[in-house]
Amino acid sequence: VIEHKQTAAVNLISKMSLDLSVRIIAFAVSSDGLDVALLPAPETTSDVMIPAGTLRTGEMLSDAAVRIASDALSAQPDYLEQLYTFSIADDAIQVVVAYFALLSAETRRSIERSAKVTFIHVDAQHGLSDIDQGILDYAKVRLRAKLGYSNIGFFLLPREFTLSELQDVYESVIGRTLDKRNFRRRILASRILEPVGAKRPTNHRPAALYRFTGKDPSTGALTPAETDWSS
Amino acid sequence: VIEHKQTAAVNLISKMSLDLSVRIIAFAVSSDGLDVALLPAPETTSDVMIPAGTLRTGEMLSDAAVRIASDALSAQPDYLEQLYTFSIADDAIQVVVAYFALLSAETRRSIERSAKVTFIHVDAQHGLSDIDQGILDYAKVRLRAKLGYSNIGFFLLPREFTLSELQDVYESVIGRTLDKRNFRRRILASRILEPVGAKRPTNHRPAALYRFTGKDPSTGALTPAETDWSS
DNA sequence: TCAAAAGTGTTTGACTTACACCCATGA
DNA sequence: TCATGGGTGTAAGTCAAACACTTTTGA
Repeated sequence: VIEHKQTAAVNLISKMSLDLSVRIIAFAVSSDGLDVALLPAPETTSDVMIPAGTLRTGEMLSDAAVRIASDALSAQPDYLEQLYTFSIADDAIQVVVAYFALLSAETRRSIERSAKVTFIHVDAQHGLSDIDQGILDYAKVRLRAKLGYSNIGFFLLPREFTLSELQDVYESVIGRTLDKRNFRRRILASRILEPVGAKRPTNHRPAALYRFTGKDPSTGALTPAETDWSS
Repeated sequence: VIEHKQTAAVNLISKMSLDLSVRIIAFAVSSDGLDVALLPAPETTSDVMIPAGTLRTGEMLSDAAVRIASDALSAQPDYLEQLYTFSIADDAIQVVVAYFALLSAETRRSIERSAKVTFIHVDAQHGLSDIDQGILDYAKVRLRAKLGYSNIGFFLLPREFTLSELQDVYESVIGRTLDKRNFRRRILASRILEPVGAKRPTNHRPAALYRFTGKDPSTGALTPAETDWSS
């Protein structure tokens, strides 16, 4: 309806062999670093695959991503963002719109109970197909970059967390240790955390718990508004 | 070939009405700011449109973007990067992979001679369709953000340029004036410019010319490698 | 000699980094 | 009382911002 004549004409040809899939790279943290959620692959070419699906008629890409992620993981991701659109030149046209998802500690636990998903360390050899591996590599780069200028790190934690847990997430993702005092000073100065009165019980000195103030990852408009442009 | 069984099955349905277009938002600078290259629209719904096209069989998205840009502009853009993939929920599935392009001063001049393109100030009322306007708005945001952490600004200039011209580009894009001394200090300190011996002749004090050292926009791996994953 | 843009340094405040010890708790 | 992680401050260096005048040229 908004489409233009010249492109519409050519579509009749290209449409015939066009194959569009949506894939979800879902990250979660574990005690020993950053993991990615994968499914057993039904193919012989690889043992494991990135959760995938296709767009339905009348469905927006962002809605499809939520649906496919929820189906594969039996849980809604805590954060979801479009990553990149890949293409594979072949006799058919294959286009992959990749999304990356972040899973909080609670979400991860719930997934591990119910779903057939396996969490694998991001730097392990996964036995992924070449394209899946390429998507994963790029998702890692973007996640790391994004931790630097936004607060998406919070989406990998439980709703209430200690500063040390937050620091662990940062260190997992960027792969480098950080100075405790500087880290705490910067985080607290940014006023994006609020203390919840409680302390987490431990077998050593208990840590104060914090909560992320306002569900805004202050992603700074790096994703468009996702308006529904239905005609 | 790399595709998985469960998604392949669903594709038979969705493929029927899937319509994928590639659109190019091409920016160039003029004396009074930042312009975008648009084509006259063949439709009644809008007077003007973003150059668009479709993927060909066996063609990668990035190749299609170059081809579509070159066709529409009768010139290769100096920089081209994937922007975002939009979708329109409708009875048909419409997906738009948007790219943004930068045109150097030379390229812009050559386009203005040959092509039927019109350059319009980015903030003008263009008479674009809603989705095209949305894409343009997002492209502006991204271009501005990107000037902050990369050097793509150089792609909007002639090969040899003065520091004042470079500063004008920055000011056009971010829409704010900058301090001359601070600007020059920062740019020169970053060692991405090299002086070419010449000076530009003017009717006032002539300015030293510089050239961008090494065609690396130091985009910092914010775009994946674009490997050819043909199976 | 005038107009017009080119070119040039210093000071200030803010932020980043490096660095080491005491504290509270449960076992 | 001991082991374990929680919590705290300061000094040095680096970086960004504000700010105004002199220089070179062609007309």
